[in-house]
Amino acid sequence: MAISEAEAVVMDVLWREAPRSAEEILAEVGPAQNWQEGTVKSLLNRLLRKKAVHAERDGRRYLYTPLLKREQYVQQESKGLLDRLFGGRVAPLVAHFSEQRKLSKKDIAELRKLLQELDDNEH
Amino acid sequence: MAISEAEAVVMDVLWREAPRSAEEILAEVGPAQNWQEGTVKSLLNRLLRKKAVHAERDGRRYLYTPLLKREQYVQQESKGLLDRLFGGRVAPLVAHFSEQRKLSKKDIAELRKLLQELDDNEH
DNA sequence: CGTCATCATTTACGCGTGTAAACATAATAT
DNA sequence: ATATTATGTTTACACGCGTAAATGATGACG
Repeated sequence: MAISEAEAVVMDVLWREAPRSAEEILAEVGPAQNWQEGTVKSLLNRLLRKKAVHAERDGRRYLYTPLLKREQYVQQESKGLLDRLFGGRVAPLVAHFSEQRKLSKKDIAELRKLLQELDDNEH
Repeated sequence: MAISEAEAVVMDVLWREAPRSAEEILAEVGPAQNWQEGTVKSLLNRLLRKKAVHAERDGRRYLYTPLLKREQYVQQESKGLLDRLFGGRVAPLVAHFSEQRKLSKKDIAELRKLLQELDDNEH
């Protein structure tokens, strides 16, 4: 089963650094999200059930480690969107952002570099 | 409130051509989705409640027209993903697909053209 | 030891979703 | 006018999600 948006927030914390205790996760995410303890614990348990994290005992508490890799998650999410909205093709997506004027200078420079590299590798 | 995935399938039909009756929508989407009449009707009603479509009477039935534009929807969805996963920047997203080897020849050609155009417009 | 504090686990509850059956209504055919 | 058909509207129900309170377990402290 797919991991939900709130769950992804928790995963994000673990992707930045792991293993972490529930308390640490709460400290990092609670203020911004306005969550309290129970909420984080529930999310962690659902992530456990979904096998997205692993828990190992550390004295009285648990330390959580991600099992699902960020790269996998990003992959699923972005492929989903790409398929649903852009017929699975990347160029139309970029064109969309271009029309929306969402391409920064930096984006453009990086894209150019990226294409250059693709060129180079293509002996 | 946001429109759900199933609802988006119905919108897609209407975006391709509108106005359409519930029956026509069912005909187009039922087989692929394995939906039956009630399902489509419910989705249409929820879309009405969300003001995403408009219904106008046509004899005994209604004809539905999208109010929410496809462009708006695409915008919301893709901005959401971009912000959540790529810090709001387009280049990392493309880089991601590049690493996944999801860039087709055609994509690359089109991207190149796109960048070229951006260049040209930049007197 | 028994009590308190600290964690984790279970249970709860309202809400949206996916899916559809049941019901209402109006037009049509007999 | 009535029975039938075509449509739309209401209601239903299980499930996941966001959020958290209640409960349970375990180690620390007096």
